[in-house]
Amino acid sequence: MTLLPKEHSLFAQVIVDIPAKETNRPFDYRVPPEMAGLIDIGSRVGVPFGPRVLQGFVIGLSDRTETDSAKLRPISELLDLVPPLNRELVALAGWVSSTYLCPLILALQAMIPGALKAKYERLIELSEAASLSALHLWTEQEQLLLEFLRSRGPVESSALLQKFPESSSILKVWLNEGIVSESLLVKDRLQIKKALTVIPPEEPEALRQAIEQLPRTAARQKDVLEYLQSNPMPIRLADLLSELSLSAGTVKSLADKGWLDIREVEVQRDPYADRSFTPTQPLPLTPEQEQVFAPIREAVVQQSHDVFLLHGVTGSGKTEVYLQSIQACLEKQREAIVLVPEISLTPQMVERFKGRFGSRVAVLHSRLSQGERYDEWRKIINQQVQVVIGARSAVFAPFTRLGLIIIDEEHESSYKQEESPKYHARDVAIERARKHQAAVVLGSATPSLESMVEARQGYRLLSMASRVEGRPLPKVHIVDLRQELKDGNRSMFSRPLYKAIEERLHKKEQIVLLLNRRGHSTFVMCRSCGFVVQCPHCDISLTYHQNVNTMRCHYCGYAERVPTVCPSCASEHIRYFGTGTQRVEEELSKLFPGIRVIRMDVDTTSEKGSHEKWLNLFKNRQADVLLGTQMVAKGLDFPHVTLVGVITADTMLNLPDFRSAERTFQLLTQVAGRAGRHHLPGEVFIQTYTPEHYSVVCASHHDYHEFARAELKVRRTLSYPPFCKLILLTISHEQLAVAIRTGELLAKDIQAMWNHGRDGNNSSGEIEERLDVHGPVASPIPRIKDRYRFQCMVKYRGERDIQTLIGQAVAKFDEKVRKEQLQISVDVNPQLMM
DNA sequence: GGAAAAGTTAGT
DNA sequence: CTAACTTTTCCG
Repeated sequence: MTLLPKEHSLFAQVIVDIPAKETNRPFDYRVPPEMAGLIDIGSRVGVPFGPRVLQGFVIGLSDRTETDSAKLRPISELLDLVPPLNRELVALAGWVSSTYLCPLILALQAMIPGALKAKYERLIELSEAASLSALHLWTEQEQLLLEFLRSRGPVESSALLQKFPESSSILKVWLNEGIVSESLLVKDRLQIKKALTVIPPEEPEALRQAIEQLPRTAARQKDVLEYLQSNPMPIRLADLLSELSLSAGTVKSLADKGWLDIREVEVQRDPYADRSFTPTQPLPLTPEQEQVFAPIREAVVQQSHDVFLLHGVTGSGKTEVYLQSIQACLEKQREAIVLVPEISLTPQMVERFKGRFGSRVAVLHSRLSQGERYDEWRKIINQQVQVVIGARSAVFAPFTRLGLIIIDEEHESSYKQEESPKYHARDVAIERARKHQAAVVLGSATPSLESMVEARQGYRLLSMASRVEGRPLPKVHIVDLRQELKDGNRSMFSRPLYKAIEERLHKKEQIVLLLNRRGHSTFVMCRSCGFVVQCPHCDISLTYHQNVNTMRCHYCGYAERVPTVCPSCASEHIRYFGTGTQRVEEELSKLFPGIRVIRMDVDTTSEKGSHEKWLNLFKNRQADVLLGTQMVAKGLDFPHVTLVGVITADTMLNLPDFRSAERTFQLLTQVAGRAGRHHLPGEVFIQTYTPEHYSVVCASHHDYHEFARAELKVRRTLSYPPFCKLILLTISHEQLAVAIRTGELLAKDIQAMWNHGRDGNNSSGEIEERLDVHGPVASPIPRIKDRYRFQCMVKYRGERDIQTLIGQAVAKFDEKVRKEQLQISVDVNPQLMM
């Protein structure tokens, strides 16, 4: 007997899949020896936790543990051969968790594709005892169930329940009597896609022989064999059938004779498989592009963690700068992430990246199915790609040699996740790049004021002030809708815009119309008394869904039929108000008979691929007008668009949000940028009731700096970001009084803790440190799911780690949270004040 | 998040 | 005194 090497025991610290305060800490587990070589920090495991098995992530490995061995249990399962996360990402999850005050498990889960999220199953199996009780008198139901279990072996309880809807009560009894036993397991939602594949024989000779031996009548079978002779590669059965237009039986009979093989083979879904991308070469840079590209390339080559704010007007050619920066990054054998707002992750954008970098690019966006997204993600973890282009969560792409992160349309609020973890992709990107010594490029025509102020301190500011090939920015006209009304024009088109549309139609040029909706979508209102149908559980109006003719609450799912008479005044003049875009479309057709309009809004783009379809139609000039909401404002580039119209510019100006002016300016500037991007000059009409507002005026002059100056002045006076940091606390409870009361206590606590903690630490007085707690005040949506919502706003100015203090203050209410069903949510640097 | 344990209450 | 119910604890 050989001497065994000295037993090295190994322990893993695991974060389990329960997002609660109580479980927001590592638990130690024994690593079974056979796992020791494979397990690593970032591994996904199944661990026993109390009475069941949970999914968890390994965040630490050690040969020692504080936990006494009586408690220690072994990890039951290692879920992946290659850990889905690495040390860097686990550390980043820690940063996300403490920065945004969320349970660590949520930060970890945000980094993996949905397909790897845990799914728990009970496995039901007939036990030995079952045969002993064969004398039992079973009901018919029970007989069937027994027979099924006997023939199938262990069965997942969910499948069982589907087959025998009544089985749950029977199973409960059987479990108690020991007739069946159950085991728990963790699975993921992975569905490896398989397809029947035809495998030709290894030896070409075999095929030749087969052809000779075929009877003369089997002409179709001969076709198959000859095809395989010239293409001796495995081929999907479905593809082969359509290629040679034959039926499965033909191939099957060949397989039966043993001439070829049909097997289930795993296939990788490639959402872009049926598309070819024209390869492109780097374009020569304009002097201006060259001048911003040089420092970026320098940083990438030197591997220096620089953050660049690239301020370039619409049409100045930022994308080409991105592409060449990535090229430089790839040449250094390092990887690049490109973040794009979901809404502008258009086929056009994807095409440019696929065209330049081909199969070295993975694309991640929400339109992909769970499986497709998983497959794209796997290309990253298997190191098959070096570039990722995707929305917010792509910032967590599991690269190990990151050299560059690009954030396009840096100012977009969609980079902030509204659910926990409420992270901002821009901030995560900068943190991640710091660890990798990678460069960051924040690109925008209208940088967020936060970034602009940072650019004066830490970031490096790069500017591109003119469009490529010296094309002019479009001429922008402001139309005063008040004057239009005075002059008796009650239509939604002002006379100047009407004339401009007429002119383009005549010249066969194209038009983009933006309807900047306020609030959500369609609602039902009574025209006699103004009554709006609201959700009985939430203080919000119900949304009309045309296809099912019902009204639905977007917050709690409550639904009801559309009323035919007003519930309030019994009038029959109750009807739904179209998405806005619908009404604009109707009016357009009335004013310009025969006009071809493409309407893009939530209703028309919900279907997969519809987005692309509409844009292609427009691109091919099969429509005169592209009419839509925000989504027509971003990133589109059509050469024949020479007119952009904004129906009402000020709908978002009056929202209760300190960023409303900034958002208005950004949107107007972006949409104006859609016009005249190529040889034909563009023109823009902005209709507004507040023509003197600086966000409208500055947008019309394409004057970002003047806007920034004016808006920063307001922010400074009112003490809003970027002059302070905000943390929004939302307290909700079934009883209004409890919510307010807790809000008051919480506000007082935070202020008191701050005042107390400040005494010792106030010597470094460079800038005045300041913390104010405002509220509680009713939230903009004062009630959701029968819970009243109040919010407190913490404004902080200074350099200190304020999150810890807030975390401690909120923790004081833990008891009430559990006992009284109170909820407190924390949003660090909120983008929406709701 | 959920089961087990501990604590509380009501019913005889 | 205990069954029924609620609250608290703890999971490695």
